[in-house]
Amino acid sequence: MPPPRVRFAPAPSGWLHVGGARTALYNWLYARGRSGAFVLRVEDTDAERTSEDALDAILQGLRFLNLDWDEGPQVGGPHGPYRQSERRPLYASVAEALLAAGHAYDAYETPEELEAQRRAAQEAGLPPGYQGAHRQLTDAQREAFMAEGRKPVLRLRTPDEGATVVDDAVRGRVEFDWADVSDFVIQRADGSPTYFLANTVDDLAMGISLVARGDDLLSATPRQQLLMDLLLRDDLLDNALAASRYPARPPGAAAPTYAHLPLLVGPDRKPLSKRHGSVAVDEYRRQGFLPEVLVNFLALCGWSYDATTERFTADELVAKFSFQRVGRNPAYFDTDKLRSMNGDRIRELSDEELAERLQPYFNEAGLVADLPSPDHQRLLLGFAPLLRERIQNLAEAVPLVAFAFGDDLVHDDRAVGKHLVGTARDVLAATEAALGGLDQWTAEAITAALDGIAEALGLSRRRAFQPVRVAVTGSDVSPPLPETLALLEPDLVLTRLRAARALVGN
RNA sequence: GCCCCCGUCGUCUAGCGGCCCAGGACGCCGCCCUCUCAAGGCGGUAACGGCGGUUCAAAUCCGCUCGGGGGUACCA
Repeated sequence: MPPPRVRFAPAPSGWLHVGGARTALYNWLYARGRSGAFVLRVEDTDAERTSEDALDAILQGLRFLNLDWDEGPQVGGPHGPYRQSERRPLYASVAEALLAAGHAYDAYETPEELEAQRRAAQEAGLPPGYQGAHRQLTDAQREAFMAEGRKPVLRLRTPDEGATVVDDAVRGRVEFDWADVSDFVIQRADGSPTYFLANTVDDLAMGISLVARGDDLLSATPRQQLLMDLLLRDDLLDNALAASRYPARPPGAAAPTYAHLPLLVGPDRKPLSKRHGSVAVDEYRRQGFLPEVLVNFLALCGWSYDATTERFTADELVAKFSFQRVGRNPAYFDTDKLRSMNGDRIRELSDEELAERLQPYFNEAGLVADLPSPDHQRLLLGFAPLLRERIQNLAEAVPLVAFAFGDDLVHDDRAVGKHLVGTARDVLAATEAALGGLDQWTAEAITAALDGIAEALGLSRRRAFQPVRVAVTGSDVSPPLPETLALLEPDLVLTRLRAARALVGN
């Protein structure tokens, strides 16, 4: 068996969303686990819905997840070009060959006429598919249509009877009656190829051995398999490839097998889409989800290894992944679980790793520079162990310790109203005095000082700590107070304690 | 309408005839720890859509039914 060739074939019409990422991941895992090739092909035949920005976003998303491709945009490869917009002549010549061989025919109905026919069929309780009215036009009829200014589409003839089988790696054996599959369009009136033609031709031409894609394409498979049979028969495709200067198929290539993946759905059980909130991989990146966690979680959206294991490194996934263990029921993209896994992973990071991963998020928030100052680096590293237990994603760290990254402090009104009252005035004064007299600026020394104040004033730790917390951090929620104060400049702490006394109400 | 797919705790799932009065994880609830918030520890809640078969025995096999989804496009 030659090494497998799989592909991810996105249409660049938006960001990489998590469903697409999951499909890409499964293909990538399969290829990497079997020394195969992972091909990235851009399906940009529909100029209307395609943009260069969208393509960049998709490539970036894949890079973020560390899903590298062996052939495709930016890396090239022996079976390119890998953008369908650069393969138009191939589709045209294949379409022509199909027409010449009698497998396809031109049909002249306008979209409006077809729409009307569909509606009529529906109302009469008949199947809405194309009935094949133009299957056997005479030359005279064709000329008459042309004279009306009509441009034909090309339709592929499907068998009128019998059945066909899709042997799916995750669904098993699925049977379809040809009677339910009407003649379908492979080339539009403007000469452009439809998905069925371009996608099928390329999977064959690029020697793809397994197609793993969304379940929504399962019912398209009989049509594509039929097309493949026709293209392979009588070397139709190989001749077209040769005639139009595109690379020949890899030696020994055959038609691919299929694996249809369960869809990712939203809370309403409908396929995941924008209206379900965050669906773009980049959204999750911005929120501070780690790529290795996203990969781990995405792998679990439809696949499982056993009853209990759910933490996997990318290498482990590569070693363990198989389509046999891909489930058949749609998976809900559960962000609570994702958050939990992300938090677990964050807790595994060393101080240095965490500080390094945190830096871009503080940079994006305008708190630290691209190249952080030594002071800021020291702060990030110092806060890392305090933050680690408190965040589920990296972006959450920013509001928690923003107070440390500048002289200005914004007080939370609610916290001020709750904690800077009554005995707080005494607490702040005593704390300022005690901390000002400290000769060791360490968490231990600060703890001792604060405890001493609580005792002297006859207050609980809580009553003694909270006013100080609000005074210095602006909020009544922060990392542990003594450790936090120890990271700040003593002068800054004292200044804030003094300033806060003016805020104390009754 | 017709065709196809799917149906186990709220969620993701394990289960491929007896090991299951169904296991794990997330969530949720309670308790412990505690300077806030977390993290952590301990405990708990909760599911085989329904009905008929087959079988000594069914979450597991079969039929029907109900529910969800996809397709039936000159979208992919």
